[in-house]
Amino acid sequence: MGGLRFGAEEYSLNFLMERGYIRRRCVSCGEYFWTLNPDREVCGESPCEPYRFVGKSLTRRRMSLREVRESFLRFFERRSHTIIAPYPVVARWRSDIFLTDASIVDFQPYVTSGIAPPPANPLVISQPCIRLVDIDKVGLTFGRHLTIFEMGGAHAFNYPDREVYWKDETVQYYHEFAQEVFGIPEEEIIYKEGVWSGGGNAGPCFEAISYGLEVATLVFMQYKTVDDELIKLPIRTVDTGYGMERFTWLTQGTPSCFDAVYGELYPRLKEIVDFPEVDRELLVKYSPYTALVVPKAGMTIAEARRRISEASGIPLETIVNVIAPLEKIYASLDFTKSITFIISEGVVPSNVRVGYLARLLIRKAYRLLKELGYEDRLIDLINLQIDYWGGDFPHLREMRDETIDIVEHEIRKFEDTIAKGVEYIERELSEMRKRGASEVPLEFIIRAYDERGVTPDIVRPVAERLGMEINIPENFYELVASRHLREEPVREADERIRLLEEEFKDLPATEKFYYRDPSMLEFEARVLRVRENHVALDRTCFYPEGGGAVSDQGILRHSRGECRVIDVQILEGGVIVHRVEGPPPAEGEIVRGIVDRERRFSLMRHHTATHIILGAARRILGKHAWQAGARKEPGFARLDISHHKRLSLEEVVRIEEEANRIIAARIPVKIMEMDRNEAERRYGFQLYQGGEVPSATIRVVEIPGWDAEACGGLHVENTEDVGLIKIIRTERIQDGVERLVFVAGPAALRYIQQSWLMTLRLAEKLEAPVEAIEKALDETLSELKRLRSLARRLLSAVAELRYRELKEKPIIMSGIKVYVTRELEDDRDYILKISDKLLAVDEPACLIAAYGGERPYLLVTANEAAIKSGIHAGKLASIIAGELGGRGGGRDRLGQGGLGEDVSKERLEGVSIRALHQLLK
RNA sequence: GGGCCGGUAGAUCAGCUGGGAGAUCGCCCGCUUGGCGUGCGGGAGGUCGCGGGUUCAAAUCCCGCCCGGUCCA
Repeated sequence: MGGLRFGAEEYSLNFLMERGYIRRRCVSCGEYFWTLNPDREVCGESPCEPYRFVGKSLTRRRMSLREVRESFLRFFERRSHTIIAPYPVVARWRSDIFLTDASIVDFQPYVTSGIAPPPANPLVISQPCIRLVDIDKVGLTFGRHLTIFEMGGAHAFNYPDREVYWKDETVQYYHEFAQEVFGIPEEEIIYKEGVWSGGGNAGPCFEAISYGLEVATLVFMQYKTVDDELIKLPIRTVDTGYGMERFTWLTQGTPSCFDAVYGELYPRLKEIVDFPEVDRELLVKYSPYTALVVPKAGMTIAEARRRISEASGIPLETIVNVIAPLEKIYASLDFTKSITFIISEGVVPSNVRVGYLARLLIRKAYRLLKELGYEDRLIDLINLQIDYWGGDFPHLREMRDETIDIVEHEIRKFEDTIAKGVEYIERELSEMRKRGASEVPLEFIIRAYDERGVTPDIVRPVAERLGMEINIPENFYELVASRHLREEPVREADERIRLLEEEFKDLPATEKFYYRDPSMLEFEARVLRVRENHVALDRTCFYPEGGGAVSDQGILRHSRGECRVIDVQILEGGVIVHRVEGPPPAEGEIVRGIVDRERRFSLMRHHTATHIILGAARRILGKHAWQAGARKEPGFARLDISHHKRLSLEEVVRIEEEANRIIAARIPVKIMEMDRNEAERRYGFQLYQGGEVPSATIRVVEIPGWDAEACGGLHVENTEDVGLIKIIRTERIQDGVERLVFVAGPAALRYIQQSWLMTLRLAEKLEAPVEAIEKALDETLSELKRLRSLARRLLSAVAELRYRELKEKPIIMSGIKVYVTRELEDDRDYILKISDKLLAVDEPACLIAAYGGERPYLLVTANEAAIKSGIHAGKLASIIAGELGGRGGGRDRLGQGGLGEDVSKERLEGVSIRALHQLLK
C-alpha cells in the first residue's frame, strides 16, 4: 500500500483544534504533524530529531515497566474500559500469522470483521508481542526495537448501531494519559499524521511523539483494502498501541531502553556474563544518535555505525570495541525473553512454521553469546528471564522445566550441527587449498549456510587457520534469501471444491441433523439441486469431511431407485453436497437417506480416541504437546503432536495405558455450543488444538477432567464406547512433530488378532513355540552368517582347483594366453577368484568365462601385459556377447555382459577366437 | 508447506562421466616391548536407506517412498 494517503480532513480533529494545535509539515521528512508550538519545524520523531530525554528526568517520576503497565491499564479502566488478560504470543487462533505482533491481533479477524463480539467494549489490554522483522538490528537501536515488547492496546469497536468512541476521544485519552500519568507538558506532545495498513485493513493514524521518541500509535481502522481500493468497513475499530517499554524508557531517561526495562536485573546478570563496564557519559552521548538507525531502510550495520560516528564525533573504533559488545548483551537479553515466552507456550523448535522461528531465535541467541564467549550461559539467561517475568506471567514458571528441557535439547542439536559443519568445512577447504585455491568462494559460504546451517562467522576462523582469504559480503543473508526467490507453487487440489461452490452457492445452508441427534442415521429430506453426481438436500444426517475426519457414506433412496453416497463435503456458506454413485434423485423429490452405521461408529470412536490420546500425550510428554494435525478414518486414526524428541517405546506404552484407563473410567463426553469468549476464559487457548475456529460460538467437546477442544466432530457418548485403543506405530513426520497412528474399538481388536496370527505363523515357520521365536530366529540368523562364510571359503577352494585345471590348457593367440571356460556356478566372485589367479603372471593372459544358467553372464578379464598386447576386455565382451544374442561392454581390464542364449564351451571358444582375431588384426 | 543437501563397514567419510565396494579411526590376532604405549604385519566387519524402472550390467542414471540435516526475504 505504498503511497496511500488520507486528506487533511481525516486528521483535523476538533479536540486538537480546540487545544490550539496547528498542522505543520516536517522540513526533514515531509510528513504533516500537529503541534502547539508554531515555531516547530520538524515532526519530532527520530531520525528527524535526536532523543532529548536521555540523561534527563523529564517525566513526573521514574517508573518500571510494571508500573507503566499498571498505570496504563488503570487509566483506561477509569475511563470505562474493561481490562482483558493478555493473549498468548503464539497466535494459534489464526491461520495467517504465527505470532501475536500487535494487540489488535487478539481480535482479528473475527471481532474486527463482525463475526464474533469482543470480550468487552471498549477494552484495554497489555499484550506481549513478538516481531522478528528487525531482529538483526536489535541492540543497535538501544532498545527502540525489540523482538518482544508489550503493546498497550485500548480498543473500541464501533458498530453501525452502537458507537463507542472514535477519533476525538481516542486522541483525548492519549493526551490525558501522557499528561496525567507522566506529566508530559502539552508542548511536548506531537501528533504526526500517518497511514496504517496491514492484514488487509487500513486507516489513518497518529503517531504520538515526545522528546524525539514515538511512544504510541493511534490507528483508526475503517477500511478494507481490495486491489488497492479502499472499502469502508461496517465496523470501525480504534486500534491504539502504547509502547510500554518506550514509556518506561522515557520516564527513566537511561541511555538505553534495556537499562530501563532490565536495570534492576543487572546485578544478577553480571553474575552470569561479564557485563562490559562502559562510561555512562559516553553512553549518554552516544544514545541519542542511535535514533539515526532506521532498520527498514536496508541500512547495513557497518553503515549505521559510520553514520553515528560521523554525527556524534565518537570514534568508530570506540563504537566497535566498547559499545558493540554491550549491544550484544542487550540483544541476548531481548532474544532470551522472546525464547522464554514462545517456548513456554508449548512451541517446539523445528524446521517448519512457528517452530522454525523458535529455532531461529535460539540459534541467534546462541551465536550472539558465543561471540561474547558465553554460549554456555544461555540456559542461565532463560532461567533469569523466567524468574524476572514469571511474576507477571505465571505460566512461565509453570513451564520452566519443559522450557529448559526443550531449549537444552535444541542447543545440543545446534552444537552437533556446528561440530559436523566445521569438520566438513575443514575437509573441503583444505582440499580446495591443496588444489591451489587461496580464497574461499562465496558460493561455498552460501552453500555451507543454506545446506548445513554453518554461518559465515563459523567459516571465517577455519579459513583463516588454513591461511585462506575469506570475504563475506555485508548483504550475505540477502544473497541466501535471493536463491529462495522461486515462485510459490500454485495449488489446485481444491479446484473441485471451488467448482462445486460455484454450482451450489445460492442455496440456503443445509440443516445439520447430525448435530441435532448424532444417533439418527435415517432421515427424509427434499432434494434442492442435483448437478451431475452431486446432490444437495435441505437437511442431512451425513457428516461431511472436516476436522481431519473423512465423511460418512451411505445410501439415498428415491423415486428412481437408490444411489450410494460416497463422499460428503460442506461448502463455504454451509451447503452440504453429497457425491453419489448410481442413479441420482430428481430435484424437488423427497429422498430417504441411510447413513452407513458401521463406518459412522468407527469414525466417532476414532475421533473420541484422538481426544483421549491427546490428553494422555500432554500429560506424559508435557504441555508443549500440541496437536499438529489429525486424521480419522474408519480403519485407523493418526494424531500428530509437537514434541522435541523421538517418542520412546516406554512413552508410547504409557500413553496407551493412560488412554485405555480413561476408556475404563467411563467418562461421559460433553458437547456444548459456547460463547467464544466464555469458552476461552473457561478452558484457555488449548481449545484451539485443531487450529482456527471462525465463529462467535464455539462447539466445545469436553471429556471432563481430561481434555477440552473446540471441535466440530461427532463423538461417542461415553469414553467407554471407544472400547480399546491400540497405538500401532509412531513416525517422525518433521523435526519436532511426532505422529501416533492408532486403532480403536473393533478395528483395534482386528489389529491385535492379525498380529497374533502373524506371530503364530512365524512360530510355525521357525518350528519353535511362540515363547521361543526370538531365540530361534537369532539362532537361524547366526547359522546363516556361518554358512555364508563357509560358502565363501568353499568357493575359494573350488576356485583354486578350477584354476589349476584351466592353467594347463590355454589357447595361445599372438603370444597371449587365452583361457575360455563355461562355468555353471552363478557367482561372479567365483569367476573373479579364478581370474585373479590365472592373470597373476607376467606374460599376457586373458580369461573369457560364461557363467550361470540358461542365459549366462559373460566375464572377460585381461592382465596388464595382455592389455599392452592389444587386448581390451570390454571390447571383447561386447563382440562376444553380441555374437551370442546379448550385449556387453566394459574397460580394458574387465568386461562383462549378458548372453541371450545358452552356450557350450566349444561354441564359446569358437566365438572367442573369432572375436580375438577381429580385435587383434 | 516449499527449496536445497545428505543416507556406503561400529564411527567419520571417499567412490557416484554405469563395468571387481574402498580409506582413516576403532575392533580382533601375530610380531616388536620387562609392561603400557608405539611401530610393523595380518584379519573380521557391508541387504551401498527402501521399493520400482532403464540396462547385458546400477552404490552410480530415472521415478516413488522412508529417514536425517538445513534454509526460507
